[in-house]
Amino acid sequence: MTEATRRERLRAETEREIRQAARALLVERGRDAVTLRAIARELGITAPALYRYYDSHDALLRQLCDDICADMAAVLYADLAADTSGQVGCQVRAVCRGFRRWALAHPQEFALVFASPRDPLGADQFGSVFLQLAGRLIASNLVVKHADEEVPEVLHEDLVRFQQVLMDAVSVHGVTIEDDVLNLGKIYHVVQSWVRLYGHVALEVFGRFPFTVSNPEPMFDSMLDQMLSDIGFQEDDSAR
Amino acid sequence: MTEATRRERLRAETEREIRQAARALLVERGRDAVTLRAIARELGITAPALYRYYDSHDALLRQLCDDICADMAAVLYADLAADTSGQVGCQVRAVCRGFRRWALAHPQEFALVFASPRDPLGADQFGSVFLQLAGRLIASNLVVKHADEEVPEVLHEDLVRFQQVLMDAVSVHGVTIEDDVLNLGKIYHVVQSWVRLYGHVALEVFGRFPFTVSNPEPMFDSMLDQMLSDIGFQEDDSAR
DNA sequence: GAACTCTTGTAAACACCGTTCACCAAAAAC
DNA sequence: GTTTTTGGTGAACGGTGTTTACAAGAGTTC
Repeated sequence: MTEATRRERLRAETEREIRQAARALLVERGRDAVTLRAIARELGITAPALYRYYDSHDALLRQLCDDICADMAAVLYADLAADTSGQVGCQVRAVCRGFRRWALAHPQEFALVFASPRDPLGADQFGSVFLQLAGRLIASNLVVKHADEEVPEVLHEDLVRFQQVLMDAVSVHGVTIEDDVLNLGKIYHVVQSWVRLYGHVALEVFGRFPFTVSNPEPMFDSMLDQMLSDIGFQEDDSAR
Repeated sequence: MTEATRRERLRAETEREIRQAARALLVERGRDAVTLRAIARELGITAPALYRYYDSHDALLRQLCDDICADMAAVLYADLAADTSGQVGCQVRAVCRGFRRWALAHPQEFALVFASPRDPLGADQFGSVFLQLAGRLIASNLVVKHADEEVPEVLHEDLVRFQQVLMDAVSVHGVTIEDDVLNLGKIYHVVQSWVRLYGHVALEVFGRFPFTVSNPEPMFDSMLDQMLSDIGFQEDDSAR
């Protein structure tokens, strides 16, 4: 069955345990606790052995980031699948809420992946689910407003690039989009939505609202309402 | 002139040098380079001596956060003062642009202060300039829309608390606000604006837009336009 | 001025960290 | 059966936060 040799299986197994230990340390004791020696201790080996698997502590951390992104994407896909309404508005809601819930439940992971002045986002994994959903959202005819003229011309170049990214992301899953549906106005609004979603979630995770929030959930839902309304969803279509 | 004793002056001087060295290390080589031994090395003393000034490495980092907030507030106040238009819309623009400019010029500081899952925002310093401006903005009659009815009732409690924070922040500077001007609708929009401003700036600093942005500045200005328009500013009042 | 206390530094030590190196045993390849 | 590759070890280097015992100077009291 398994085409791999015995050695390859063992290696894969150890690698899995390394990732798992690193993840547990991050979750339970924070970024600074993800230490080569601590990981090795968990596996019952010595620290230098880890260099047979990763070039450096930094490389291991990058791998950890990728794992986190993949896991988060899986969670969000599950949230998306759990929505059986078939309405795009509800799907957007489900994913946005899922993102918030995930971030609040995994603050250390969120901080590591989304709030480090790091490399230029090596995360191929990251946001694939967002891109997927954005693609679907744009493909759906529910979004009626937003012609290209609203968008300042200086942004065209960048938005066209994002347009291509979206097309690629969606086409991977077999869906194709007609060119005229994917206009720059819609794309611009997708970006704006990402700004608001990310801003709200990050502020909540980091506790950087200028006052203590005792009812965070309805505040998020309220933001979501307005966001969806700005994108162009009717109220009844995006019913809670 | 100086009422302090010789010893007190020396102590204050050393403390100043410690903060300065810590800041320089953060800026030049990142958070992980802000090390007790590195700071001590810079001052020509040994690491344990720093424990005469701070209880721990963590306490020193907290102090560093406060310093950063104070400096940023000074910069933003200067940006505010540099606007001679007298129009609140232009002042909001000036401060928001100032915040973005500061964050991009000081990514390490921004990450430390605004994107760490830390203590519940001990920053009394932080955002005082934002609160100031928000108070002024609300006090001005330019914002005409936004009655209380738009705001979900579950949020009332929190927003009232923020209302009090705003009142206090503004009253410190001698300005008083009539109660009816400071309605919950306006306050809610201030919070929403903070979400968008923070979200955009953080995404830019951390490079987490889903595509490479070649013209970041007009994209920010565009967001700012829409934000101000949503708050209720007329275009001509907030002319660029 | 002498004796005393308080302040601010030191040096040594402990336990931890990332990383490198020489070495070694077992597995795989030949 | 010999050789090579792989995945581990232990020792070491220089780095870290922190504690402790100790010393020297400044300020205070008599």
